Amino acid sequence: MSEAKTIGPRPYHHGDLTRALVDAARRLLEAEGPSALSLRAVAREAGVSPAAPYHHFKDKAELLDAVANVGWELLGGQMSAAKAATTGMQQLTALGIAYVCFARDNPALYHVMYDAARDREDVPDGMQGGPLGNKDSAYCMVRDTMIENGADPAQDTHLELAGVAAWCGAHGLAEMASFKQFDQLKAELGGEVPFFEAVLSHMGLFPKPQHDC
Amino acid sequence: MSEAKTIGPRPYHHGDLTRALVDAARRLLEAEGPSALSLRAVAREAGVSPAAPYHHFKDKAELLDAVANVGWELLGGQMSAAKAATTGMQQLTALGIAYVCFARDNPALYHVMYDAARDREDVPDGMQGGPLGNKDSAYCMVRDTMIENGADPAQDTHLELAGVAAWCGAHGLAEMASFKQFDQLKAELGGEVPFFEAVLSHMGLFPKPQHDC
DNA sequence: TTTCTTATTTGAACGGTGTTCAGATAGGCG
DNA sequence: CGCCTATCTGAACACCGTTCAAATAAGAAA
Repeated sequence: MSEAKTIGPRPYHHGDLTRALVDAARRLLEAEGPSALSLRAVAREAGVSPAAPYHHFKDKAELLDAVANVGWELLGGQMSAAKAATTGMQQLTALGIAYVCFARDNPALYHVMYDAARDREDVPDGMQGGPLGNKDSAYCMVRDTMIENGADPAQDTHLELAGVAAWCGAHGLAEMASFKQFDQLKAELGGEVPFFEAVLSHMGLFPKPQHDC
Repeated sequence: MSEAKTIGPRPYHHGDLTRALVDAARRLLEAEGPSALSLRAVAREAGVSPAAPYHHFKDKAELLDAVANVGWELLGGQMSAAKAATTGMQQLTALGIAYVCFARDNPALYHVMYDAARDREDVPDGMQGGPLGNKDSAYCMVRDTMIENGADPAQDTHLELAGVAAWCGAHGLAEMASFKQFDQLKAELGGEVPFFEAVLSHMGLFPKPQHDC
C-alpha cells in the first residue's frame, strides 16, 4: 500500500496526479517564483480542479514538502558528485561550493526547501532529506566527510566547531547571496568593494559564475 | 514633509495610527507567530477597518518593512551594548553572541526581518537597518569592529574571509537553532549528540540559556 | 458480460485574505 | 464660520485554502 508508487497498480483517472502536481509546482516555481505557489494555481497548471490535490496531499504544506523533497534529492546528488570528484579535505570545500551553487542556481526551490523545513515538527515518512533530519542530509554529508578524513567527533572540539561553522556558513552565504542590495551597500561604503562581495567574487559565485560547480 | 513623524502636526483621527499599527503587528507577532500577521488581523487588533492601513502604508509589505525596521533597531542596540561591554577582538565574539541571542529570543521578529529583506529590491527611505544595506547594519558593525582592531580590508584577504564567515555563520546558526528536528537527528545518529547540538550547548544557547547575553 | 465497490474528480460553497473605491467624517486653516 | 484635505469606513472584487455532497471511472466480483 505504501509502495503503490513503485510497483502498485496504476492510478485511476489522471495517470499520476501526485507526480503531475509536483511537476506543475516546480514549473510554476521556476516561472513565477515562490509567491505564486498557491494550491489553486498548481491545480490550474496541472489542469485539474482546486479540490483534486486533496486526494493526494492532505495539505498545501504536504505538497510543498513533496516539492522540497525533490530539491533535497537534487542537492544531495550534486553534493555527492562534487565529493566524488575530489579527495581528502578538499572534499569539504567541494561540498560547500556545491551547496552554495545549488542555492544560487535554484533560488526559488532553495527558498521552498527551507520554508517547508522551518515550520515542520517531525520529518514525515518518505521525506528523503532536509537541513538536519536525515542521514543523507547535507549536514551529515559534511560530518561524514570530516570523519572519513580522520576526525574524531568525541574528542576534537575545534573540529566540531569547524563543522558547524562550515554548515552554517554555507547556508548563511547562500541566503546572503540572494539579496539584491549589493549596489546600495557599495554606494554607502563610498564605492569600496565590501568584504562580502569580494569573497563571493573570489569564489566565482558573484555576480556571474566563472567556473562550473 | 518627510519629517512629519518627528515634529510635524499630529495626525488626524486616531492619534498615531502608523505607530499603532506597527505596535499591533508586533503584539500579534509575539502572540500568534508570523503566519498570523495578516493586514486585516493587524487592523482588527488596532481597532480600525481593513482599509485604514492603506492611508499609512501603500502595501502590506510596507507595513512589514516598518515592523522589520523596529527589529533591526532593536538588534543594533543590543549589538552596540555587547560591543561596548568588551574590548579588542573579544568584541567580535560579543557581537556574534548578541546576534544569535537576539534571533533566539525574538524568533518571530527575526523571521519577519529577513522575510522583508529577501524580496526587497531597494532599501526604502527611513529604513534604518537591514542585513546589508546600511552603515548601521549588523554586517557593517562586524566590519567596523575588525577595522578598529587593526584590520586592513584592502590587504588582508584572510580577514575578509573571516569577516564574511562570521557574518554568514551567525545567520546560519541563528536559523538552524530555530529548527525542531534535533531529537530526530539524534535518534538517527544512534543517540549520539551531534556536532551542532554540542556547539549550541557549548555556547550556552541550547536548549536553555545558561548565561545572560 | 453486468454489477458492485472504491478511488478519483468535480462544482459549489464557506470563511479568510489583499486591495480598491466611493462616500462619510473630522481635524486644521482661511 | 465654511472650506479643504487627510483620514476612516463599508462594500465590493478577486483570490486563497479547505470541505463536502454528488458525479465519474477504473478495477474486482458476479
